[in-house]
Formats: sequence, C-alpha cells, structure tokens
Amino acid sequence: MSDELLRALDQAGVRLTGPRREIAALIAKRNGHFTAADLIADASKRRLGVGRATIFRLLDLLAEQGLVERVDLPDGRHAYVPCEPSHHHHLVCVSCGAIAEVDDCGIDAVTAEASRRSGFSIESHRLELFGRCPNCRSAN
Amino acid sequence: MSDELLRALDQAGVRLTGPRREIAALIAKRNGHFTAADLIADASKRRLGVGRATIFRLLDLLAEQGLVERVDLPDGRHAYVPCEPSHHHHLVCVSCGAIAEVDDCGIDAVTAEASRRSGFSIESHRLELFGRCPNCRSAN
DNA sequence: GATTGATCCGATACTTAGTCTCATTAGAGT
DNA sequence: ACTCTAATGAGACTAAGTATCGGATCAATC
Ligand SMILES: [Mn+2]
Ligand SMILES: [Mn+2]
Ligand SMILES: [Zn+2]
Ligand SMILES: [Zn+2]
Repeated sequence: MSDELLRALDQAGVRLTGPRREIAALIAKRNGHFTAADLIADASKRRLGVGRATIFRLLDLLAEQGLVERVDLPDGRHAYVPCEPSHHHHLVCVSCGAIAEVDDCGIDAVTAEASRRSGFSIESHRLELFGRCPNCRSAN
Repeated sequence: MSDELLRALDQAGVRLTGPRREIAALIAKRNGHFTAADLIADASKRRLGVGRATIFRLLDLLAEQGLVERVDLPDGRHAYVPCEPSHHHHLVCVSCGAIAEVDDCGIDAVTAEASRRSGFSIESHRLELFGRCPNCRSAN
C-alpha cells in the first residue's frame, strides 16, 4: 500500500497533494524496480492528469528521504526501488527485476581493507548485486 | 600513454584508425574519471574533426574490451575510467575525481552471505567506493 | 604499390531523459 | 473562510545517446 510512503512524506513536512497520492499509489502497485518512464506510462494509461515534471520531482523527493533508492542497471538505465530508509544494498533479479534488500554483511571489513591499501578515506559506497531470484531460478 | 589502449585494440582485431588514435590519446591524457562529454569537449577544443558518434562508439568498444569501465557517479552522471581488464573495483575521490583500483578483498564472502540469506543466485556485482584520495586528504 | 571490400567515418536527424520557467492552483494552518 | 506558500501542469529547452547512410579509409591480398 501507498500509505507508508504518504505517512513518511507527511512526516517529512511536505504537502500531501493529490498528484503525490496518485503517484505514490502507482509506485506501491509496482513490484521490483521501475523507471521514471514506467511511472509516466502508468500515469498516462490511467489518464491521471499528472505532469511529467511532477513525477521526476516526487522521485527526487522520495530519494532524498531514502524512501526510494536509485539503482543503476547494468544496461545503463536509471531505475528506482522502494526502500527502507536505512543503509543497505540491493539484489536485483536480472530476469524479472525483483528486488531483495540485504543489510551490511561484512562490507565494512572490505571497505576498511580497501582504505588501508589505497590510502583513501572512504565516505560512502554502493554495492549492487545482480542475479536470479528464487522464483526465476526454479522457473527454469 | 595511449600505446597501451592501441595495442589492446589491435589485439582485439579491430582497425587502428586515425580517429581512434586521437581519441585514445585524449583518454590517456586525462586523469581520474571522465565523461563522454569531456572527451567531446577535448576533441573540439583541439579541432580534431572527430564526430560525436565516433567517441560514443569507441567508448562502447573499449568498455566491451574491459579497457575502460563505466562508473555511475553519485550525482547520476555516467563516467568512465581507464582500467585493467580483470575484475576489480574502483575507489573514486569525490574531491578531485582520482581513481584507485582494488581487487576483490573479501567481497566474495559478502555475496555468498547475501545469496544464502536471499535465495538469489548471484551472477555479478558492482561495488563503488567513494571517498577522498591521499592528496585531497592532506590538502585540507 | 595498386586493388578491393569490409570496416569505420562524420554529418545529420532523431529519440529520450531530465531540467527550467512561469502563470495558476490548491494544501494546511489560522 | 482566508491567506500565503508550496506545488502543479504546460511547454520550452538542454543534453545524452542512437540510428541511418553515403562516402572515406584501413589492411589484407595480389
Ligand atoms: Mn532498498
Ligand atoms: Mn578499473
Ligand atoms: Zn526474478
Ligand atoms: Zn582527490
């Protein structure tokens, strides 16, 4: 349900407008990752009158709040996934686009080692794992 | 020097054309990451007559050969870094754009654990580390 | 060194993602 | 209900990237 997104937006002190409710519903209805273009297509299919720019604006806002996270697909597309606001990483199914979240399982040791070897101080990292989800594994 | 790129291209069995030599030289002259737009600007500044499309085409080709790798910057831009063809990851200096390469230091354990928890089979991963290089650390 | 054919080229048109501006609307606190 | 500001949709605009195509050029062969 989109209630979660809306509640979090309310929390963030921004207005709960009509278009935002509608777009949030579209996002909630999706599974796996989606692009801005997907949402724009959804919206126009349902004849919601929301403007293109409004969708980009809401995605930015949600990303700032950590409610949605940007994923760079291997093919170069920019997608988003609905998200817990805490730090974690994403498993992306290359077959169906399903997403699983994993929290840090040992990454900190890796970054510490990389820092030691390179002399860099590490401020942030991005780890994306690509593979096949349980469904797609058994389906084939 | 760009000789390394050219040798590798030759190895790959493609033609060593004039434009490719010139673009390779531009890449070799860069340090840190660069975007297609950077190269296009470099080329036009030097009045090389190379076409925009040729630059995109060579970047694709180099990326296929693993001589250059695409990095998705935190701000969403697509950049490239000159690269060893073997698997490894990149440390990106958020201040000056310098790059260091680190090979797998314990990532496999992380992906194995993520796979166990999620049921995904993991086929590939992408790890990017962002921070400050030794130069930029001491410069401030 | 000339011939030749596939590869590669630049020009140009096109598509798509994303941003910006601005006049109008509508949310939320009073 | 009133008000003031945040947010909206329309549309122009920019920038990234792709597709097409006739002409140039590389490199293998003779
Ligand atoms: Mn997430
Ligand atoms: Mn590299
Ligand atoms: Zn799947
Ligand atoms: Zn630096």
